[in-house]
Amino acid sequence: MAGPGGNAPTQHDVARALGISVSAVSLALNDRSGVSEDLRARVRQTAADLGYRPNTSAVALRTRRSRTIGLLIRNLSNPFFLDVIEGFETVCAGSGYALITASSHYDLRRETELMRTFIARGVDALALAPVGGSRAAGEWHRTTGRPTVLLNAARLGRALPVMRTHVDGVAAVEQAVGHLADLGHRRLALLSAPRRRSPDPERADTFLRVVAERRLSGRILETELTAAAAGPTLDAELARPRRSRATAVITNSDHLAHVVYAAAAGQGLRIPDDLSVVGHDDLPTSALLAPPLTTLAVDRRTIGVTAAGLLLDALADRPTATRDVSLPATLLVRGSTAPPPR
Amino acid sequence: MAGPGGNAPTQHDVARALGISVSAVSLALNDRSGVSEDLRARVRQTAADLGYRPNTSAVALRTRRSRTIGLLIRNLSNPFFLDVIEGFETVCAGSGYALITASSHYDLRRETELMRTFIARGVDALALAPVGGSRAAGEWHRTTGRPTVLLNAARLGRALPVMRTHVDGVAAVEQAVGHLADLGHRRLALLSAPRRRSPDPERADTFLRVVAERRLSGRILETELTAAAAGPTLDAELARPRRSRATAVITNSDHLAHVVYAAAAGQGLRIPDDLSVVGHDDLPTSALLAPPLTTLAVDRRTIGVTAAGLLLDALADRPTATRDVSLPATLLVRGSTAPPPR
DNA sequence: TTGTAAGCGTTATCAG
DNA sequence: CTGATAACGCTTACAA
Repeated sequence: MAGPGGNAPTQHDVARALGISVSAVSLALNDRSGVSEDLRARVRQTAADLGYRPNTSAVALRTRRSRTIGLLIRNLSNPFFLDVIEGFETVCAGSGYALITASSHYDLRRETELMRTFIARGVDALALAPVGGSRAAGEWHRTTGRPTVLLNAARLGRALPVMRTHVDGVAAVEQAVGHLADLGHRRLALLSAPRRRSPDPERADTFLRVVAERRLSGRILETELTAAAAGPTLDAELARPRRSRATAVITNSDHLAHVVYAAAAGQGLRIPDDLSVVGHDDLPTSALLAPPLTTLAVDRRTIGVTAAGLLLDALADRPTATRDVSLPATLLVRGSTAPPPR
Repeated sequence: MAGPGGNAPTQHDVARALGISVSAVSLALNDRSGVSEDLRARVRQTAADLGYRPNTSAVALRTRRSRTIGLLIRNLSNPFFLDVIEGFETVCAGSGYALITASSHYDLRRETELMRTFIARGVDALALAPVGGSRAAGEWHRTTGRPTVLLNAARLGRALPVMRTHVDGVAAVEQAVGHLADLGHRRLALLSAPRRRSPDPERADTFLRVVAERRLSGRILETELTAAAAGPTLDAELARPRRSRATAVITNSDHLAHVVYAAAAGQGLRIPDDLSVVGHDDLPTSALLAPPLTTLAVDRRTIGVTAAGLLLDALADRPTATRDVSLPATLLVRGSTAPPPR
């Protein structure tokens, strides 16, 4: 064991302890041919005895592989990502990969900048929950050629072989609108990021399409997806005259649905009597809210697990069945939706 | 710019472009003396033009500093840690440090194992939200001598100069018990991790002390702090005869308070009529629950920001005013507490 | 003020 | 099957 400031044992130490060369140690430890089984075993043993651990920086410098994966999240405040990260990290750790996590705070420039630090750090693969159109993923892929997986984002140009794990947003929005329409709602609103900042414009498109098909009126409330920004936007909508304001709001996350709850309370509107709300994600707290939140449940942890799996497969050159995993969202009808006020 | 698989520009490339030596480039870029201001400027310029970024592995190998900080969390499922991480990461990123995040899943062996991978990765400092008595922190400190900060944990032996950012658990428990006692409760329960796995036995101690001082009856419900494990423990308590079961439950996190809500509902008990609940953390959702959760609010983000600040100060050899930061928890009385049933 | 050279710990090439 | 030896990209004496 190394004392304070003492140096960790190196291959050199292992080699000297056995009276052999460093290269023999390297070969033995990396399961490469060129060393007898007997020697390999002895090397392993003394390496373990000495508490030898390969120096990651040296390995990375030499092999250009850092056994590190970068995870770039657009909003580390949304609990949705917590389980995603947890699943992702567990899978990575299981294969000896470390995770470098960063948050772009919904800022495109920050996203690009952080992606570049990932490149400088020699990260082997990138998992990106992008802010907008995944520009950073494009640059990453062009300059590194390394595996990429997009989390809950629109598909990148077909040209780029970027993988993807996402929730089926079309089906989700269809379910949400269908449910509200069936309840009798005629004026719906979708809370959404400004188009160019939206990771998934497909949802807004679907909303407008379905609303048109059903001859409903639907408005998209564009806002930065932070509680601070969404609050005023919602206040403005809810303060409109009774006969023209939306009777139901669909959000793309339970996280934001909470803001709707707060805004409604602020305006003296009761949920679901005066306003119906449909969330998305089914956070653990959503069933405990007053009223319990009607939402589209998704398996958050599986998103992370799947994304990590795709990346690890690519890193190991394992053939993957699919490069684009779509996960379902299932509607859970609870107490936040009801027929509209008359 | 480098093409796919193309190599990123190195100091060598910068030097060649200017017709100077590599060491001049290194000196110039690192703001060290030994190079004229004029040359320094030109080096900076061409480095920027070429898009040069230092190779982190090479720097780390040479300097034994990776500009990486390891964050080891005991439970990545608790949203409490999300804001802590967010604050921590923001501060680190601002100083050019990357964050390696891992979760020990409340497993002591896993915690130690992950800490060792941090050592192998040459992490410069460790932030640890430990499982139990911070054994991993001790080993880390002994073998690396590098800065350590404990998040929400009991103090380590005074001998070890380990820093700490924590919520004042004594005051928190005192407030919780005091509030319930004032409401008239006589039989309290504290939901807590098994003593040896508890990061903060001080809370249980305080609970027992205050309960004794006030001549109340108090029981500690020991359970692994996962929803799956806590559920049955709570069920057992709540299923006890009416006259002996606790009329109020204190938890050390809102995350677990949610489990209490679910358990109470499962037993047909109403909150707060049949059972009072006090949480801890004031998660964003806690005010929206049914009923709104009485809890001890803490500034989660500040915990992360402060911890990162302590570490960065230590890494930069800046003198720090204090090495042990205690943050207050303030009681927010909401709807989950009321006088006990008669 | 600048360049040369050694070396961080590892892997990989090439002789023996 | 094994052992020197040369990189990887960078920092840092030391020499010019």
